[in-house]
Amino acid sequence: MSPTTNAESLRADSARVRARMLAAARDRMAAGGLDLSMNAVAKAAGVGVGTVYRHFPTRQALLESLAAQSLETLVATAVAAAREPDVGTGLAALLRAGLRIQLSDPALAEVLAAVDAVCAETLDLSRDLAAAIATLLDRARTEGAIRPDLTADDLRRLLCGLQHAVRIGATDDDADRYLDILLAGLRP
Amino acid sequence: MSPTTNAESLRADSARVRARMLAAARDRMAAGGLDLSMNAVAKAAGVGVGTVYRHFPTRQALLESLAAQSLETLVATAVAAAREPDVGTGLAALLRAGLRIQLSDPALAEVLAAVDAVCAETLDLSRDLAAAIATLLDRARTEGAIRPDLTADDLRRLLCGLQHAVRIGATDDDADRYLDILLAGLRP
DNA sequence: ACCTGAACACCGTTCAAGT
DNA sequence: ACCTGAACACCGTTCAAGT
Repeated sequence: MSPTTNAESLRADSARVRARMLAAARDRMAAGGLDLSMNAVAKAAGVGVGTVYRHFPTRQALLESLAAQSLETLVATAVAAAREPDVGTGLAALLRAGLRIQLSDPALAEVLAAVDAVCAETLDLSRDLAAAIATLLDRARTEGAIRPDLTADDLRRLLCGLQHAVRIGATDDDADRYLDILLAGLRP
Repeated sequence: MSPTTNAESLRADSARVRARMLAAARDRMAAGGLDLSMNAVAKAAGVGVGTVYRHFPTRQALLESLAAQSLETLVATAVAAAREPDVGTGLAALLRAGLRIQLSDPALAEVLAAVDAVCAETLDLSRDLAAAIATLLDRARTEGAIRPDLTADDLRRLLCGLQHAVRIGATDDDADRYLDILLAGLRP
């Protein structure tokens, strides 16, 4: 056995353990809610607590890792929306996607609302998201489709607020109407 | 000592203890945030944990007791808003007050967002609030000042969402703009 | 009657000890 | 190198024991 092989098998095993922990965390999240417990994740993944902490130094780090995939999808959607020929269509698509993805992934809702990320990957993705939104808003502003004072951070916060309004007990139909209300409110 | 005097002094003492616990809870809330701990409240009030539970059977009950005063104020504001000669002015006043009071009292924000109350008093006040909002919305609908499909529950949820959007890191100026955006979005 | 606080089963987090 | 799990200081909640 060369040391390389050994290291690689270690790495492969580590990756497998990491995946198992994330899966367990996702299960707990889907079942219970936002009360993600490190100890419970460890038990569910058949792993010591220390191993969870080795991969995710804090609860926030675990949350960000859970949300990474959704955040990536949201960034891609925002980039596509910014390229949409019709700005209004792009804006509507972005808001709708931003709401839907937050509702389907509570971890993303929390990460999107957090002031400061703890993982480098999350920071990068957040920057990309902000840039895409800013591009879309610039275009919309130029065409007079939105209030001139709207920033990318404003839109992010309003999107988080919309999510909260829906999660609090709204139906899917309600969610569509709230989306409509926000879109109407953004017009100049 | 007549038994009446004895019972009354017990009741008076109980009320004093209750007030001390609420004050301690309010302090903790103002300082730390939303992480209201029953044990910490007991210690800060110089009282056994059991005494806290005797007065507030659950954390939610304590939260509602904390929010009761703010909720009363909000109800009064809503009633006054419903009587405002100009519906638009009334609606704007209600939203502004609803946002401000939630920001100043995190307990109220949580109670307003909760699906079901646990204290009878909270239930009554919530019903009063819903009734006042419904009255205002009926008038606004008749005058064609708002979307016809808007319910009192919609407005409550949107108000909670607005609070969330602001708490997430917005400035006071941002809050005013978000308020404006919501008001604009509510128009038909 | 009312209050106390030890006790229970949890939580996030750390770290000596094992492989 | 990596993992384990007992240990620490907490949490919400209960309830026998005291006054």
